[in-house]
Amino acid sequence: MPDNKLNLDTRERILDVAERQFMAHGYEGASMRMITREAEVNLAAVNYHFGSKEGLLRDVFRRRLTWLNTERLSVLDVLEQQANGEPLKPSQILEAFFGTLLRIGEDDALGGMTFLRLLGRTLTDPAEFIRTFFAKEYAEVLERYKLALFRALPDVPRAEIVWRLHFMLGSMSYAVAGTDILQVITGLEIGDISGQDDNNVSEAKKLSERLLPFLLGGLRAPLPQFADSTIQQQVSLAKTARNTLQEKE
Amino acid sequence: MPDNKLNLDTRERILDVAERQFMAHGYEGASMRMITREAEVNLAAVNYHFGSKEGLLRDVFRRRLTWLNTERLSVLDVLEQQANGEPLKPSQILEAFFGTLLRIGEDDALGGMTFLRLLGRTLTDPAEFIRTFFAKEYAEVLERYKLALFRALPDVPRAEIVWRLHFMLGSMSYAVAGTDILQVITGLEIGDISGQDDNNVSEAKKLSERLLPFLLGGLRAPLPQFADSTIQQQVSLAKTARNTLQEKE
DNA sequence: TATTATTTAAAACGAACGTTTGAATAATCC
DNA sequence: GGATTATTCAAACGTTCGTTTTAAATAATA
Repeated sequence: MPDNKLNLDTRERILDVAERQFMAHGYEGASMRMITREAEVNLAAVNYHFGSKEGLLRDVFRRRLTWLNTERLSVLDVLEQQANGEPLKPSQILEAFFGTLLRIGEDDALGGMTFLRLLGRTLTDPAEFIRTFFAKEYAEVLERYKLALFRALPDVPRAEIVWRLHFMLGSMSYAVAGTDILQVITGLEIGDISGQDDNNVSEAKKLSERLLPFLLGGLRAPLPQFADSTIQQQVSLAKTARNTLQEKE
Repeated sequence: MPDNKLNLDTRERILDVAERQFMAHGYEGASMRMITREAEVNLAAVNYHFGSKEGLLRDVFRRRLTWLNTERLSVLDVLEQQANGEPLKPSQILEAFFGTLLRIGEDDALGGMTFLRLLGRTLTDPAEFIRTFFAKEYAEVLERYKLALFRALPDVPRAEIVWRLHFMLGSMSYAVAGTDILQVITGLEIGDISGQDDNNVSEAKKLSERLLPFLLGGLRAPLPQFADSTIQQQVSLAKTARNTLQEKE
């Protein structure tokens, strides 16, 4: 049986190629033969090192998510320590949660834009084992940040906060996936996201600069006030827009 | 050769089952044998009526998107006619674009939540023919709404508007896909989205009530002001936490 | 009625899939 | 240095995939 001191070359090479192929073609679309051919290893190497194709995908993510999870937790720890028991500001929480993620895109050692895109695309994969895997991997971090948001917005119903966390995850996931139809249509208008190495860093920066203000604006938007007159309400929101969800800073 | 006046029973039955299976398992995950077995038609019927599996997926979407596209365009036409040459309000534009989509979820005759979920999940599929298909199907409508937003927000750089349209599409797509990890974790906290028929209507309404204010808040959020100090911001935020992203209200 | 369109059944196509096997090779340990 | 374990390799496994080809039967149209 294989131990833990294996040939790192082979393992890492497989993980690198698999990360890229899963990103480019999806989990089902990337075959083990394509992966092992490009990694220049034997076909059986994947089953030997990772047990199965599912195991390979899991390890592709685990390699990056362990860093992301501990980083997100420690950043939140530092913030809460500095706050001395006071609630954090929503902007701080979003910055910690999404900023930490987006920093991956600027550092190829953490996975770079390749991993970010893979993450965004895989988060919407309907396969059961993928969903349960993510649920388990994200559980602790999401719980911590959820509670932080509850404390930061004590006057907002908790269900509403969860909804908006939900929406924010969607914006981030989709933006980072880079499969947007807008990109196909508008082309270079918002920058060529499919660029290579050097571009990725500036690309991640541009994305981060623009995504976080958007998310904060969405999180702090006025709440729906009348539960059943949706259309009228939304139209009139343009005028009465500034009186709810006020952040106390 | 098949004409256009076919046996609607078989065609429609295949489309209904395929819509559901593509939603549940993804394009690659749903096999023609599963689809034809559940639709109780011969295996060869798909190739006879739709030419190929790709053709089937295309027609599954075309059946719904033709309604969506014409509805979105006509709603915008009416709004612009009523505005008498004046720019529309952003809330009107979002209501027309996203509200029209979300109405599908309330009407099973238009596809219901099944189609909405399929749409959300397929929008992030990396397969080439899917992306080019959507690009072509969405091109005209997106161009019209983009221009409407440019007119509604004349002081905002157009590139920023495109970015935010991008983010809004992401929130909507992800929320509607219903594969969110938050749902797996928080469970029933925001309502059981996988409910059946009756639930779908109220589910779609609840989603619409909450998504549109969020999107509007994101669209109208203050713009990023310093273009290049992002990284330092993120790292140092833990310490100097209160001086960035200030919103002027 | 003649003709065309649709549906069924059954079988097979070649290709690709993830996985397994058993022998050969490389690395490690006593 | 010999024994043991870890890794690599070529080859084959059985299954499933989308598609096509037969054929006959039924339905719709001219």
